[in-house]
Amino acid sequence: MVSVTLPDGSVKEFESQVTVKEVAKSIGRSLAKATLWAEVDDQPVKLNHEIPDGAKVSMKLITKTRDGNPSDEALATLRHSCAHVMARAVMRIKDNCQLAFGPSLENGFYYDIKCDPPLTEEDFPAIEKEMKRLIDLDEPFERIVKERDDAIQICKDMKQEFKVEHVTEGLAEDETLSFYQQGEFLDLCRGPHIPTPKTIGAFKLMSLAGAYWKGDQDNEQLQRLYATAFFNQKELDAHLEALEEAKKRDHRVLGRKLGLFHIDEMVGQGLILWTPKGAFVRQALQDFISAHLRRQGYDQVFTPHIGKLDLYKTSGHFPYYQESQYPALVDREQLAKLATEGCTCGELSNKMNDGEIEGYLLRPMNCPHHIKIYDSQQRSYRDLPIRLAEFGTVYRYEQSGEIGGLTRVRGFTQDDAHLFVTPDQVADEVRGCLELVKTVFSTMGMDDYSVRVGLRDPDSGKYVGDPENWDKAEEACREAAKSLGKPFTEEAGEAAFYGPKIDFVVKDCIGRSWQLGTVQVDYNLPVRFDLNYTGADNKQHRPVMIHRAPFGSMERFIGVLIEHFAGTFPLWLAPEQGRILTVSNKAEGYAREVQEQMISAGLRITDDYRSEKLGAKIREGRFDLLPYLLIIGPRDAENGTVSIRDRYKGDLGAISVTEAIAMMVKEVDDKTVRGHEPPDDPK
RNA sequence: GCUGCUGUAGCUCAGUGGUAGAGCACUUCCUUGGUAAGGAAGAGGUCAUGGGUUCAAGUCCCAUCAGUAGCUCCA
Repeated sequence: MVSVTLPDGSVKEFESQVTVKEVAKSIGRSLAKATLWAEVDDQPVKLNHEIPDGAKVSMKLITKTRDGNPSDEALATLRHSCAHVMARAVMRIKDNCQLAFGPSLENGFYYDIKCDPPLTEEDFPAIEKEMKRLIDLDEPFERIVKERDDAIQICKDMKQEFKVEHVTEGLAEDETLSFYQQGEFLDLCRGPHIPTPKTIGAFKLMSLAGAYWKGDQDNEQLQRLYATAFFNQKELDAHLEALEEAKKRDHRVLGRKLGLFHIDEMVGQGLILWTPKGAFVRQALQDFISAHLRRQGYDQVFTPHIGKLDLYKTSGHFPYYQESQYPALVDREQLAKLATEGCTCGELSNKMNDGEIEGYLLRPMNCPHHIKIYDSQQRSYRDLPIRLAEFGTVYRYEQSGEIGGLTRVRGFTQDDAHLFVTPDQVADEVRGCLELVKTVFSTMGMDDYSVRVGLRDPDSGKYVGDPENWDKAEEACREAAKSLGKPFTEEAGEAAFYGPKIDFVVKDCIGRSWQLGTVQVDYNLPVRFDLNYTGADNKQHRPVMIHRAPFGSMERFIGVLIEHFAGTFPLWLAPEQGRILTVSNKAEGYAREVQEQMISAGLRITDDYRSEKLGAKIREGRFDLLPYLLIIGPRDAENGTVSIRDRYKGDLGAISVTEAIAMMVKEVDDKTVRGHEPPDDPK
């Protein structure tokens, strides 16, 4: 009799010796088919491995039974094993290698390595060649468990200092530690691994980057070698092709191609110049938000882009966040005086902090200005909630290495608003804010976003505000998040020190996450600015503030939107809704009449009256991602029609001009989203 | 800010220390056509910037600036 324990704890009995495959078969045929390897007592084994009596067995699947794709777990194991192979290959080629961590990722894996001399991309072919050789050798991965003292000694003997540190510090609690050995290569590793590397059907080194040991900027910087691996070449090819496709929808590429925005070296890093087409998209979005603001009882305000240092000292943003602000603008006379005194920058900064020098700050946020509007008159509980909205431009001196495209910039415009509410109104108002965010996302046809509710860390005392109010506000955020009808994560400790928040996060075309919309409850600023309202009891009360921005910022939102639509904006957002293409010059007179008629109807219609062939004009119109190409030739002139070529459906044939206008106007009014993908390019 | 890579025409990119290139786009002319590239000619360059090595630098070295992939950061 042989008994085998399965992962769910159940025990299966067999008459005689059994292999992994037979155990899998006894559970089910599809499982047996999908099983690639198993772990027996934590040791990876092949299908023909004979299972000892009393062993714990867990099947590792190559496929999910349903969709036929490799399971995440199997892929992760494969990739992590490939990371070992890669590290081994590097150590064979290079001397003096220190290994750090080598985990798998969503689309591949990496290994942090310190080599002397450092690796370069020129080493890639040699590393890949060696990896190929190691995979062909097909030496098994073997698990070895050691007592902690032995483990430390082994790492010391191998001169792997990062591993020694990790065992002594990170894994200080573990009494035994596991290693995986493959040939001469031994690596401290929790596992699991595939039985032998032969399973790695295809791999590719992707890139080399810097990374700090244990993710700490103050620690030594290592080299992070990125790579990916799959069960077969076909999957790798598909992955690489998907990467190429993703590049095509990169908003930086499309932004140039479609002429939406420009970033100029001479203007400055992270400062966006909105060209006419991009400005149109932005204005359309602002109009869209403005309409909803009116519906929801907001008041729009305008405030300047700078404010006195004192304003930000009161808000607490200066000098605490000085690093991430543009340096202050110093008062003219004081500057002249300081210059003659030969004041250093450091002294200047100190004097500003101490309040000895007056100056202005490019605002890093809009709240203080809005607060001052609230505070400009006496407020009664009857006035609340007061909702002040502004497309407010702010400036933040982001680290140079962080800046890129529209998603991380130094000057940006928030679709900002601040709500001043009574504590009792917090829940309703938060819900109202979320309703707007939900409307925004659904109008854009974006459902691929995640919601994070940031709550306070129960063990920390860094939070301002009454704990009872915090409980209420957190509950309000939770309830409001539920009302979205979408799964959300609650993240303890992710609240700002001044209040809980709800964030909306989307991924860009290369998988990076960006926070867009946000709703934050704030108990802090009303205190710092000593805001009040008179209650029904004729006493002064403290309002609560809610900061909210459904888009987050116009820049980032449009960046994400460009990628979401791959440049094919829905008609209401398309800067160029239609383009008139003449078949020949003979039709130009009529074409101009039609164009004027359509423009009068509020449509944005450009033209291509060049003496090119129609085919060429259509081709360009397609490349420019036009929603509609309006083709006009002598036949249309005769019949009073326009021949429409639809971005998605192709040639729709000739229809009357009035019909065409009605169709397009309706599509604009309905804000119809017809697709998120550019139509296929015929060869 | 840190590490790597990159910077050549408006765009995409070739360019092996020895005369600055291609395709697309642009301009002009010819062509007047019905659903994905008609033809010809022309114009366009401080090879990011500043130093250095060399008889000679787009090419090699250093610095700066910018872009980019990561890391760190993001009130």
